[in-house]
Amino acid sequence: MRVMDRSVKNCYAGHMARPRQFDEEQVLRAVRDQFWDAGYAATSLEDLMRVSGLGKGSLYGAFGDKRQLFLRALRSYNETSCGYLQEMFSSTPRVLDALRAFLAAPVSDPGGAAARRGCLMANSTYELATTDPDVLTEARRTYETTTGLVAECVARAQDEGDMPRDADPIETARALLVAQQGLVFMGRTGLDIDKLTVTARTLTAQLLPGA
Amino acid sequence: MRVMDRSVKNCYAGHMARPRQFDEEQVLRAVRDQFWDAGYAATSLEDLMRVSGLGKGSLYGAFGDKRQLFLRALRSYNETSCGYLQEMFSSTPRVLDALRAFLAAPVSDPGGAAARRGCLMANSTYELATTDPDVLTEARRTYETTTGLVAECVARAQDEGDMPRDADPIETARALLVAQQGLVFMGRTGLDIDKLTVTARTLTAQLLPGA
DNA sequence: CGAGTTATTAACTGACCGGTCCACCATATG
DNA sequence: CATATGGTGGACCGGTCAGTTAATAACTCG
Repeated sequence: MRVMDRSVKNCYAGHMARPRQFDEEQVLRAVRDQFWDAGYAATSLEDLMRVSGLGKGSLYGAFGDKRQLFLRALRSYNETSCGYLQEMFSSTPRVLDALRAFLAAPVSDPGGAAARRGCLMANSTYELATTDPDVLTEARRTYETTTGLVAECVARAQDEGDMPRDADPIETARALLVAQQGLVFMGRTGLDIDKLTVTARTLTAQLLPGA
Repeated sequence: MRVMDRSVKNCYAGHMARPRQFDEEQVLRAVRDQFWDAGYAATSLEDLMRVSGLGKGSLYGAFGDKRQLFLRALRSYNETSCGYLQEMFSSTPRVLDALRAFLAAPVSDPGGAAARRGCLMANSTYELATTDPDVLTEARRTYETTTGLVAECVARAQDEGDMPRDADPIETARALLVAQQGLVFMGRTGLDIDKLTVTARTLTAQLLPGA
């Protein structure tokens, strides 16, 4: 359970009396999973100590307070997500397939566990965006980035002759993102994953060309 | 601020020593707005006392604990919402227009205030559905009801010759609901209401026939 | 009018939370 | 090996929370 690491990851120059005994990224991952499953408010510092294996002092020393720790985990999550997206978009031979995969991503997990868990950024938006301006900013930033990435893909699909030229890439990207987030949401309502998968196919057929 | 009412709304038969000094439905509305704006966890009993004008004792005497009060407010909200929906569906001359209005409902508010506020059921699903089984049940029930209502509409639109006969009404309804909830979500991210309105139009054009 | 019943109010309780602080300790350096 | 540095863990604190209780007020009905 405990996340220990002898490797020296400190960034200070000066004198280094004692290196961190934990790996910051491992801690961020553990903390992110906790926030992901339970939400921000429902996660206590005790929970964070348990999943990270660290004491309060270490947590506060390394990350500041609970909110800052959460924001770091959230940003890390978003960077990872956007990274995955970019990789998928750039590695899929036919970019239209990547767009299909993007739309259907919320139902890509066979058992539906991922669908029930939802998306940390979406969960956080619903819980905190109205009260915490930093979360709102992060949400806007992330979804604008995502829209941009998808729009690039749409433009490439147009170049490849797989999508009609008359559609605005940005606008198409927004429609796809909206549909995707709708799927994410319905997954959270506990809607049967098979039914949701069918709906994802229906939406794919209507929003993206080809069979 | 105080919600007083001399009308006797108690349901007991037996001896009625002292009637409620407040109207239960008015209190439920006030409480619902509070939960709607701040969420469940972020709403304290003090908040509930403030917006209802009642003391703790009265609140607990009439509704039980915070969670029960929340569930009552949520159910009342859902009944009202479904009522509005049914009324719109039955009063719109051409049922296809009702479907368009349903899909675009999240952006129907000019200023975008409603979009930013979101939907109480959606907010609650994100905050509580994973931890509170009653909320999850309520979510499933509500969205199944909604799907059913929309599906009826789709079938009627088919009868009126406004939609192709080959589509499954239930499946079409799910796709529309998913798209609508996607719009609700993007509204919560603070996406500009004008952009969101355009996207709503884009989705309408792709998911519903006709101009 | 008064006895009985219920609504109302505010003081109170115990638990828990986020955050601070400090004594202790592991390590790098000379 | 001695010392300085800063990581570590847990005791501790003030505040807030949901929920309880008991005294009081308001009302019905005989």
